[in-house]
Amino acid sequence: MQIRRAKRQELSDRGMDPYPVQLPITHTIATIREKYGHLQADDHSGDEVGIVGRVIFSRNTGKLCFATLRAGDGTEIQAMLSLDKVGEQALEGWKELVDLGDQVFVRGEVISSRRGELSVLADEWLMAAKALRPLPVAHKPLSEEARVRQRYVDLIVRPEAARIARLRVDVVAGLRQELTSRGYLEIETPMLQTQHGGAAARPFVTHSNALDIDLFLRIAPELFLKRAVVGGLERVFEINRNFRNEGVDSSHSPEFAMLEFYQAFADYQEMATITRELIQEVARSATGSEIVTRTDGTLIDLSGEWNRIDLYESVSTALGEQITPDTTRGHLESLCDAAGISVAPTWVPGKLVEELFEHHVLPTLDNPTFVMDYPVDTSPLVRAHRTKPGVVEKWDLYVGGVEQATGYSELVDPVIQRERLTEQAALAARGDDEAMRVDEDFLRALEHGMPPSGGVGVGIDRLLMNLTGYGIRETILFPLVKPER
RNA sequence: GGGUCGCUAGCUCAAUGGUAGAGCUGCGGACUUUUAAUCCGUAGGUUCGGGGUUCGAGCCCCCGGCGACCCA
Repeated sequence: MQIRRAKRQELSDRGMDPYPVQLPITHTIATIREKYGHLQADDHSGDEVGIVGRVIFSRNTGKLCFATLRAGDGTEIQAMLSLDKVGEQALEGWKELVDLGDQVFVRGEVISSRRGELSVLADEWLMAAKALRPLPVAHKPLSEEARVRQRYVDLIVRPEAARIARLRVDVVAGLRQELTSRGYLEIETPMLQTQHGGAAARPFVTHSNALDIDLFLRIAPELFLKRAVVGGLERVFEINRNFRNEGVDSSHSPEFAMLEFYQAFADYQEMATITRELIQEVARSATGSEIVTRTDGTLIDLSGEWNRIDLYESVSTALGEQITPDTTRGHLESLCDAAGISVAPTWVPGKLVEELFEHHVLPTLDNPTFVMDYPVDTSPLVRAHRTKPGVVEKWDLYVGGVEQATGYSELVDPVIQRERLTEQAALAARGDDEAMRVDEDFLRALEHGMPPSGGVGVGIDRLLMNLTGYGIRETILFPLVKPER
């Protein structure tokens, strides 16, 4: 660092700005690769260009120096500096003052070297941005912690990191385009809420000085998107961050991106079909195929129709006995004990059925599967099933062993919704800090008449995980990490 | 929340309880066709922090920090 600081000063002393405000750039590296890729070994194009790139490798051989320059998009080109082209002073300056990690400008002719490497043979070089810190060795992988803490370094030395960042952009853009083309409006709803709702989760709490009230970072946008549907915005979606004050592991981040979309006059079956089409479309547009190869070599086949199985039936089959919404909590608890599932006293019977599902059925699902018809006591925002008693019209979509999306026929009856939220508030009063609260303004909106609607939530980070096979911290550019020291 | 493993030079990693090391990076030198260039030379350390055991601790014990994985 001290040596590089001195080099920075030396550049200034020689009249070369280490951080010039403008450079006579004429081409991107990608453009040159495209335009001159046909050059044969030792060909000279006769065309002069000005390029910038970060020095990734440097090979100085006395009177002829080579450097590999990499642009932000990951494309690379070789720069060559020869004594007879740039002169003794410029060549000495290059050797003395340019380090790995520096961004440099090179003006010169596009050629192919004797070994056939596409190169810019410099007539002149300038510093574009002097790096004071050394780049980690480019041929050894950074530790996972270093990659996450210093993503800017990770992005420079590991093209795969940049690829994932770009894939995320493509996935989000694909979802947006597909929904927009289906007539959905993208709206923005509050992140700071006076009441949290729409999911079972512990919220982050903050405080408004101006209003002197506590505010919650949203755990879900659901209740506001539904208000929009009440108001006649019949197809709406939002892609943005939710915040949950809960555990952090390889599939959970305290802030995570979520797509929620609602459609009036659709039910959960129709929403399942739309969700499948959305994910298939995004897989095609972002990765080129509906059969995704993950980094560990395993395949996820997203093509065709996806299975729809019944939650209670699948659990019953796995256990070899009939489990229904009427099965007693005591019996469910003994089944959980037998499976080694530890049960919290606050858990309702439906929660125990879901646990049994995750333990006995989930590991057997490999291809994308919609699990249909959930217990009513864990789903306070979903309407009762039209024919099956004790369950609601809700599905969870499992892909690659993780919950990828959830969809409802929304509960729009304001009277029943009030009853359900009142039950939730009672649970909260008994110490369940994930239970929902009674949101009077939301109920007032429902009382104005919400059309029968379907709604879906899709985890963006999880979608990226399923399309790449990476953990959540690789799919989020700057995940939350504990401060150093 | 529980368990396991890890933390040593800028980076990636070694080191029976007995003088802290290698490769790459860096620095100095040679080299006009190199691809992680090569060759010669050289520098580089609060072994995550604190405490304990010991003649002696990177290593053993305790507490704490940070991370990874598994389980709930």
